[in-house]
Amino acid sequence: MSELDQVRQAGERLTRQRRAVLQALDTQGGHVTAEQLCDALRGEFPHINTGTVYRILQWLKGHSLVSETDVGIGVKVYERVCNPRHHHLVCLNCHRTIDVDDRYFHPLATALKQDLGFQARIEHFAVFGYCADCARGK
Amino acid sequence: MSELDQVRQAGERLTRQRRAVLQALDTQGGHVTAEQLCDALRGEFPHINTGTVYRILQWLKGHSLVSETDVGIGVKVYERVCNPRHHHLVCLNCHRTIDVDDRYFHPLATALKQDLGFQARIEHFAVFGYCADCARGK
DNA sequence: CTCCTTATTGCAGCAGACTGCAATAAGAGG
DNA sequence: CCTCTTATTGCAGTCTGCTGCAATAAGGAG
Ligand SMILES: [Mn+2]
Ligand SMILES: [Mn+2]
Ligand SMILES: [Zn+2]
Ligand SMILES: [Zn+2]
Repeated sequence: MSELDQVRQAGERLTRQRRAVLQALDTQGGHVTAEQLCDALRGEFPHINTGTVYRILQWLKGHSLVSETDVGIGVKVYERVCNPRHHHLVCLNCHRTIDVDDRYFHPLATALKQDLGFQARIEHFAVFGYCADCARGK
Repeated sequence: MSELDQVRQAGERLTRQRRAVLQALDTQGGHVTAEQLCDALRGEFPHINTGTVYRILQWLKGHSLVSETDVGIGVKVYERVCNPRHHHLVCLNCHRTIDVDDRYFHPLATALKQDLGFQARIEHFAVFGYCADCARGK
């Protein structure tokens, strides 16, 4: 929890709810929805609601501790940001979600930084398209 | 409108509403919201509603005629897909939106295709991060 | 041109994500 | 340990985007 201690400098507070959301994300692993997190936290916080969970997720995202991604399932998914980073390829035909290494995205970030001075935060991308199997048929 | 004639093969219909949405996107140019499109079409279709507009936009997106992008303003923006393609860098600090050429993204698509056989549809990306001015201060 | 099939629209309703406000509690200071 | 400030929560309400269903109209056949 050392990453979290830094935030207290700016007057931000490390509440039980925030700790619990992060812990739930670690426990569940992978892609989790706000609704799922809310349900998981109901044991400890019977009165918690999605509004609070979404606010906490935005806050965690702002601190690069959590990523928020549209992987094409109609609901945003959240995942703990941890090294090594990974991204996803989503097939528009068979709806498969394929993991892809960060090394494919790193050159992009480097180029944007070198040429334009833009510090890209590419934490957890989803690239849509057609997977090898489906591209063949099309 | 020759791109549109192709769709009729599959039994899909080229309605006045669909034509009007495409035309409105061409007329307005740049990033447009579904609400703005709906308002623009009210002159010709007094009873049109956002449900229909969103459905048409999904259909156009499916045919790669329109892109749908989250550029961080809380509402999705739609834009006519036309060559040469472009993308955007969005600053998380000053909220500026910078245009960026497709050549930065083309190597990514090529690598995904060559290594993984994945045919990426990178039509109109938004990359979040910190612009040159804001990255300096941080 | 008219008829027929069925894809699409209009409408109403719903789910996901966000926000204002009063009540609560983190945590700094004494 | 107690007090005080104010950031955060819980709650209710709002907005964006999507969906089911009956009515409408595109466009192929005759
Ligand atoms: Mn992931
Ligand atoms: Mn654009
Ligand atoms: Zn596929
Ligand atoms: Zn900036």
